[in-house]
Amino acid sequence: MEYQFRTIEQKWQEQWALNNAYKVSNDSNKPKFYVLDMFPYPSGAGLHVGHPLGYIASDIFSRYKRLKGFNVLHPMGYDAFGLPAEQYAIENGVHPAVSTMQNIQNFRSQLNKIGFSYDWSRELRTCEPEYYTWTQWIFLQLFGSFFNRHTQKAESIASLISSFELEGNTVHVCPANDQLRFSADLWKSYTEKEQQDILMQYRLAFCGHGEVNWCEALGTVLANDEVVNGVSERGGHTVVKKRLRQWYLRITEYADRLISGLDQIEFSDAMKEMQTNWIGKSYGAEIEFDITHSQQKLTVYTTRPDTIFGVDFMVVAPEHSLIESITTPEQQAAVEAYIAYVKSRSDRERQAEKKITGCFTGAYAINPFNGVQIPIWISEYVLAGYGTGAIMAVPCGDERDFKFAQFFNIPITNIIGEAYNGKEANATKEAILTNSDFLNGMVMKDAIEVVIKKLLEKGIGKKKVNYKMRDAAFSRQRYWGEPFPIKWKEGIAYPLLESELPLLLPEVDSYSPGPEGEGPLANIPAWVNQELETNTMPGYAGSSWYFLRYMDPHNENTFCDRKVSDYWNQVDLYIGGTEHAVGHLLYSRMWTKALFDLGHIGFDEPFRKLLNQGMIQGSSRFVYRNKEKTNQFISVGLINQYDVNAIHVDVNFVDGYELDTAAFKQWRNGEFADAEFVLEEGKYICGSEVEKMSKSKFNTVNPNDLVEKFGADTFRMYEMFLGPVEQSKPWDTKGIEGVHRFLKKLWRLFYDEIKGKVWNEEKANAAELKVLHKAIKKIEEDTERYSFNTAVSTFMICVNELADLKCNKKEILQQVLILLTPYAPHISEELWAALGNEGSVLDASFPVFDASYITESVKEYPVSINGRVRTNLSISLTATAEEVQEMVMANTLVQKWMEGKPAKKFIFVKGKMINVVI
RNA sequence: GCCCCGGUGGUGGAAUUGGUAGACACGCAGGACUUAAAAUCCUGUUCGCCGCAACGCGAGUAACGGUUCAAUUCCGUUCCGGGGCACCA
Repeated sequence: MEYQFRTIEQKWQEQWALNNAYKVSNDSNKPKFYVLDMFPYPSGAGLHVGHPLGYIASDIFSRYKRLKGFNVLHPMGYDAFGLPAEQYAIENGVHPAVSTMQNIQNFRSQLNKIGFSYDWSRELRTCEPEYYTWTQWIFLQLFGSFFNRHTQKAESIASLISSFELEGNTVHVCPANDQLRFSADLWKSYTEKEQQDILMQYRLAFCGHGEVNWCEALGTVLANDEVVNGVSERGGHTVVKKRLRQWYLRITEYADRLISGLDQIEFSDAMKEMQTNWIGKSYGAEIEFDITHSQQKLTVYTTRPDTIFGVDFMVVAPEHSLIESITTPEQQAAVEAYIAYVKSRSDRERQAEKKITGCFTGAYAINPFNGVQIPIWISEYVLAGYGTGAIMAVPCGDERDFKFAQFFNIPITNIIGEAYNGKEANATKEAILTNSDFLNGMVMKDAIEVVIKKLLEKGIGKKKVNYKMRDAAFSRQRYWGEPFPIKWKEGIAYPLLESELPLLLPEVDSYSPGPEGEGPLANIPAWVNQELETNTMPGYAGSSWYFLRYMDPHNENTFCDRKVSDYWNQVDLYIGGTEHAVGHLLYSRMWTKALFDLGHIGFDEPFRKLLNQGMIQGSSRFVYRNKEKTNQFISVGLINQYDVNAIHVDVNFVDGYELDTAAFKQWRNGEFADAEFVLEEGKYICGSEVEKMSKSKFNTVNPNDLVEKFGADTFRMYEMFLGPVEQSKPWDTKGIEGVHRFLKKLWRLFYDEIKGKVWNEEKANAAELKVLHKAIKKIEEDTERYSFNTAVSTFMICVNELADLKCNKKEILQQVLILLTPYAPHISEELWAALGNEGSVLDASFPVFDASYITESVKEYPVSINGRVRTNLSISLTATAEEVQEMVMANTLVQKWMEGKPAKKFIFVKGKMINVVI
């Protein structure tokens, strides 16, 4: 009987589905464990071999935890709203819902072939009303709350209103405008509109006007993390700054908690750092400068108040409000020309060529400590959106300021003595200050506090914390997303009632944008007549809370029952790529914190442990077409002798580097049917390059093909065998045979092709038990530390050893099958049943390691002299340290190596080696 | 430019806390079985030296230096590759 993986795998997949083998109950005495994959966006291209890498890892871990006695939640769903489906709709006229559902079908069938243990009864799709009704509901929670900076928690807007009625906004400073002040009486005197406008400046989800990243090609705004190098992440279209009415999430209020929360969770250092950098917290001071011939003040933000005597000029952003009033008549024309120039430049241009540009305003600020007049410049290197949009420039201590000063011939004051060499700035904090009045002789980092104290005394400055992170743009001018449950009446946003949810996405005739930067919903009279918000939510809305819905997916009364979320609690293991570091992973952390603050869930970090799988790249193959004779193709070793074009060729008919010329001739309906080949050593060898896996590069490998050829179990184990999950690597199908051979070898321990059944019920001997327990220990350790690649190796060693021992004993094999179940579930289930076991191996218990099987009475120890291994000695394991020492010293070989010198030290190294130091 | 991670045979990779580097697999070479092929099995495979062989010797984890009885592992400098951020004052 041979290993017929196709029959076996189909049989068990049907069986599992029939028995609901993966259905998980919310009611169990077992400890819980929640394993989650980042759910996929169902793209039309389907899955390639890179996608399942993380899914396989999470599936192995789920199955392992189940064997270990946990009640494991392991769901799957689809992040189904988003731009690509809508782009496809615009181009092909297919409703996004239709193409999305088709894609989901395709994903589902591909996933099922790999034998995942998902509880499909919990499957969710973010585009379905049963789901997005709760996305809308959570949005209303955010809309109905503000962040209380005193308690550092989200609280209801109602409590804010009571506070306003009692004491105005003295207690709760407006996060959007810290100059805003009003008393209780004033508050009460405001009109409804005025009150609502103020409340809007406090809400966690709010609507406001702001500079947004506008992408004309996509007809929508994008969040900061969706813009890469000045172009859109999806499609690479130009992005410009535009002032529009937009919805935002006030994520900046959570900045501190998003940073401190990182201490409680297991994210990789790289991931924590990315998030920390993105939030970009910095400590410094705001300083107010008087301006000559003006009543106005210039306020700057700096992290280095200690350099106050090194300020040689000031720079304000071109958008700064002060410019108009302080510019002197002589400079008027130059300033206007400069601002026009800056406006003409796109973000893209700014980033591509960082030219030094600027313009003097003619005005001077006055250094409050020594009265020195400091010229005020305008330059695009100062950003309007950060700090106060103005800086004090210290050229001897800041590289950008230094270059600017050099370019415009501004004299440079040295306040750090020899630490400044005149050729480049030195940003040190350790230098001793000179030319700095009352700070002279002080170490810079100590001077920071001293200056801040003086500023406070003079009432012209204060400590200030700044963040790079901005509030997240939360609206899209698109169709295929969640409608906002908001109605506008006379400029006031009113939330829909809970009973009015879901606000269903209406049908549209056209997906093209509405008037004045509004979305397609603005083209629907019935929608506009109801005064409903015409924007929709962005792709990350649905994905910010989906892990909660899996816990209680069919609840019609609430997004997730509190008892249920208390049981499942955090996601214990979350697996996905690093590309969501500053998007999804920050947004979902914020939503979780807000829901926690408002008492809807009992934990404030969603993911306890995050494992980032690496990207599987494509290994592209090229053929080289002779430019002169276009049906002639040159093998890669000979291309120097010809003038050639490289052409991507489908990797699926290249064996390693050797082209299957017959398959190539039939490729693309015989486009190359008349190809001639110039061979080397009788073969056509292709060129190669590692690139991103993509259909256009013909380097994608479809998991279905491999499953068909080798089986799901082989495919699963091979993906793991490739290397550590976290690591990115190019795909290479070459080694898959080795894993397949392993499974066939395992099979032969049970069945012989001729003799049939060979397994027996004999009692296992010590050697066999040792092999087994070695494997139990190693597999458990490897799986626990997510080292799935070494675990696969361990299986191979184990089976090789059992084959060498000719061990066909049920007592041993049965345990091996349990170990193997998470990795290769189908073959394990088949052989488990073949051994005559009742029930499924899925519900077996993970074997318990017993150390007594692997220790022996005598062990070979390498003995080294000064770390150099000289000989091996057999030593009884029961011998004491002194006895071992005596035995070693009594050995004639050892005595010879010692050359009569006395032993200084005697070191036992991890029970592996004995070292004598002389 | 700044920050982080990495560099080990022909290839993917292993070595968990500093303790016999190269597990396991691919590939390659040779052999067995076979009319042949497939499948399977066996042997060899870091480099160099000596040698019929065995035993053995030397070097070796990007490069150089350091700490240690002992370094792929710790420290320093340089080179290369990957990722993130990028006028954030």
